[in-house]
Amino acid sequence: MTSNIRVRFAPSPTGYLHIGGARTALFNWLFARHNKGVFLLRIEDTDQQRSTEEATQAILDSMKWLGLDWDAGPYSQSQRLAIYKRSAEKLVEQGKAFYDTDAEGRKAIRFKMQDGTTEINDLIHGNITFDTALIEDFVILKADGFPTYNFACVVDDADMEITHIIRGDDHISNTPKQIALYKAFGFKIPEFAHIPMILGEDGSRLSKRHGATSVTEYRDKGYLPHALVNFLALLGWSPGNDQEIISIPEMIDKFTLKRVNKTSAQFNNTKLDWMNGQYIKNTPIEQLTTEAERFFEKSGIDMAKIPRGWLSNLVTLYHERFKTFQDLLEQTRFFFNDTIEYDLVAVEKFLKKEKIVELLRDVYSAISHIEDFDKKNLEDSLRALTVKTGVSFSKLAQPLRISITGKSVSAGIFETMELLGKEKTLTRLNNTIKNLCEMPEAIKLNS
RNA sequence: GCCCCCAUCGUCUAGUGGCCCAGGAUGCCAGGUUCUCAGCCUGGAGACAGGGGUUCAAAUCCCCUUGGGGGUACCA
Repeated sequence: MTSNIRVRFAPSPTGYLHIGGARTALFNWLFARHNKGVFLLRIEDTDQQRSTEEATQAILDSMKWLGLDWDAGPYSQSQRLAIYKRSAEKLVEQGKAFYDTDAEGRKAIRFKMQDGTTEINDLIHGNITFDTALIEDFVILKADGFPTYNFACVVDDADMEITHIIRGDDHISNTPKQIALYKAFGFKIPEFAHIPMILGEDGSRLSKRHGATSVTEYRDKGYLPHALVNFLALLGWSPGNDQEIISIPEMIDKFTLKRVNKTSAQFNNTKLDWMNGQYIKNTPIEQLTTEAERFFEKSGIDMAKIPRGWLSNLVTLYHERFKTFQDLLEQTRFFFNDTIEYDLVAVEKFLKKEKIVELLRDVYSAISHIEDFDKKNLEDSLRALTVKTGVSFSKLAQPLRISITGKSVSAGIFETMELLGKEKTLTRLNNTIKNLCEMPEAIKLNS
């Protein structure tokens, strides 16, 4: 069962899909899915200088990764040049447009703007009126035979029978020009819904200097697509209750333009990280393991040597502790490295102390006899050691942790040792002891 | 300059005249759990940009100012 609602996402392939564009695509997609309409994709490559094939591919890849599937297209405006030319000439014949040669000798077709007022009834902003006397006769067909944005957009939206134009509110001031074109052609004027823009974290227009702004960057840093989608959906839209984590089907079910607000939103990486962490916690270990394997491999770790079961245990241990796969990699790198890198501050604070070497030796002998090197046996033997030596467990845990991980922060110490394995644990412990008493400088050099 | 849009905690937002001395989330702070950190639990600080109206009553309606954003291209 479908309705006759048709929307489109029409990016220009002059760069990667950035998060603002992704959010526009998402809102169009949600609107189409909610209304059982059609969502189509159109590539607006009418700028011969800036459009690239790579950018088009990157946009398609990003859409797919986000799960925003389209029902028609992608259409490319560069493939439809004849249509625009014929349409522009028709307007010239009707006296609604004219040829114009500029100072540089370029001959183009301009549209003749009529004086008057144009009113648009925006689905989000309500009524907006413009004085069209303030709008100049604008170019619709450039000297290179390509149409301009405003022209191609109208011709295509009419041709593709778009019923609702959902786009960024930076297009509000283009709308009266487009409406004039619709009227000149006698086309039915679609509904307009101008959604608020997404600004950078400092409130200014989103640009490269804000760090990650493209969807591909988030993918490469190990974010989950659904988390990004959820986060983006909540920028300018809300389900009407206090819900923050919303599944895609639920989003589709609840999405209406009425609940889209008018105020621009600043992107907030911190909250995205939190949300991604929530999604990770709600994702099965199996699936995360597969993702982690792919991510680690891409990051240069030879996964051929890593058993799947072991990796699965690693993911389980860190399940509630990592926010992105990049984060997981950073937290668990010491498992994969042959030599550990000591955190100097931690070494100073916990290892360069009286009696530490003796303590570590005690630990070594206590655990080196364990046959089943699991967390239960490790805990039993170390608890016993604290009773025997009178050293509190908290005084023992940190030096031990740094000895085998190099850091003062890690997952539980018993679980970490079990996962590292007896051989590596003992080797690292022994190396740290050696470094401490024989060549304390080695610790420094390693770092 | 001119035209247009917008204005609730730092940030994302709920709120469509009384239910709001403004609710949720994130972040921050404190306490708890604890081998560190994270997580989790509990508590706390934190906003209606300013000024005029309208009304018995305004975060909610109107006007002005200020601030932010966008447009003003043979870019999209």
